[in-house]
Amino acid sequence: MIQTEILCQSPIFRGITSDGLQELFSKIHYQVKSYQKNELITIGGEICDRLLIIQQGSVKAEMTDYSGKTIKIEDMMAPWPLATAFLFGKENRFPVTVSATSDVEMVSIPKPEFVKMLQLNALILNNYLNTISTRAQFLSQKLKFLSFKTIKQKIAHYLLEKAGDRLQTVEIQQSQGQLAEMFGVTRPSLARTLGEMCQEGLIETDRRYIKILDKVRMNQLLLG
Amino acid sequence: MIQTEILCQSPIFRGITSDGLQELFSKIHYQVKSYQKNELITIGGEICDRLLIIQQGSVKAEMTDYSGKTIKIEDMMAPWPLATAFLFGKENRFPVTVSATSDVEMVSIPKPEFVKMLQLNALILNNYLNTISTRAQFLSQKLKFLSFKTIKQKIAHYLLEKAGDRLQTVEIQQSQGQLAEMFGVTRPSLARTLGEMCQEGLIETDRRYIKILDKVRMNQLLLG
DNA sequence: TTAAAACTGTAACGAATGTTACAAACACAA
DNA sequence: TTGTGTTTGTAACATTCGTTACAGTTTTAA
Repeated sequence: MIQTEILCQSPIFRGITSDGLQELFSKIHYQVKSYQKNELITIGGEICDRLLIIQQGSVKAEMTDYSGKTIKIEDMMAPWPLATAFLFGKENRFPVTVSATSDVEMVSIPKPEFVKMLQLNALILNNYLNTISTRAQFLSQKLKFLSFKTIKQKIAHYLLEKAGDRLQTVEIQQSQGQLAEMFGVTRPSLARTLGEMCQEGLIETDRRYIKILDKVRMNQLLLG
Repeated sequence: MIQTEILCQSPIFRGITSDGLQELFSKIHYQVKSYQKNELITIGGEICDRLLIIQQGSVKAEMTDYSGKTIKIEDMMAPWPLATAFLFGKENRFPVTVSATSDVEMVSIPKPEFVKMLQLNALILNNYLNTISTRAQFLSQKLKFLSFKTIKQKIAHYLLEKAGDRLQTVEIQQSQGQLAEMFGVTRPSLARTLGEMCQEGLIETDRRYIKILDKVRMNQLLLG
């Protein structure tokens, strides 16, 4: 049985009332499937030709490496949608194996029916476009960040981004360790590099505050 | 004046006839704007609230760094759409500055009108969803690849991916130099690493053919 | 066939970063 | 205040990779 009070909390159905959703679902074909704890829901590599939304319970996503071992990627719970980025595009296969971590109910909407849904309701269309666009933008940002090779460049980019056009002093909300993890480097390496940048007169550090002394040279770091 | 014979070649309008497009455009509001060579079309950071499609001519996209210098990113020509990934989602700003490299005609469709278009025609909806999904998938793949730190891991991932479940011998279509560029490393480094992997008994190389000798150990490289 | 260009293998060296370890500074609660 | 746990600064050493250079091989084009 479909539970629209839960589903309308899903990012895809945001802004739609439970009743509105009820009416919308009456116009399309869909299935509600139950899975017991530990049961497989999708297998990595399987064709992804339907939108799956968790209606009840929680699941985990795992990747299988070439030797057969599995690594946990993510935990998800109701009312989250699965694999929204793989329903369309060239690679229509689930990238992960999903299994139930509790008793689970999934709403399964075949792709053509979901397309119909998108055409019926402009809000859902906007929500879905926003979901995958935001994901593409996030990945794009992450990729740009990784394109900076040295730690100095990563720090410079991070600080200039945070400082914007005017500010000179930047406050770091995280600890040095968390910042290092975000940068994908080790903490001692980050500390060493910050120390070097101080010596070079690029910045001044005071606990969690970093003052940019020379924006021009900071920029030059990002070009070479 | 809109030229549907050209626009129907655009990835967004693929599969639609020129006449069909003509009728579709008669139902929405849009503009056709002309730009002279070297004229600015969009400025980086500007709000992106309309879909722009090149109808005639060619443009270049440039990024501005924090010091004001510009770096060329991409060249595009008719009938390509601009910034499809930034029309929706959280970050609705053009990431790049676009200027005309020849006399140019752009078709400008306001976002609400484009949403209307998506609802009117399932083919355009599918095309657009495919465009941004494919982009997200491409970025995701690229990011996964960059997550491998050492050259050995990158080679292992590349070979295992190419070999699939069964094959043992992989043929490289590109030259070593091109492969190195794809990996984001220098050619001598790639050659050295391939040599090391041979010595370790992981692979055998013969010109452009690489034979995988030990899949199990190759996998272990990707875990640590 | 032959010359030029592109490709490949290899080596020595240096720069950037990871690894490990330890001590000082700080935050917070008993 | 004191003690405990967290955060930070720093150092020595190892590893990975880039840089540069050169010689041998293969491919291409004349």
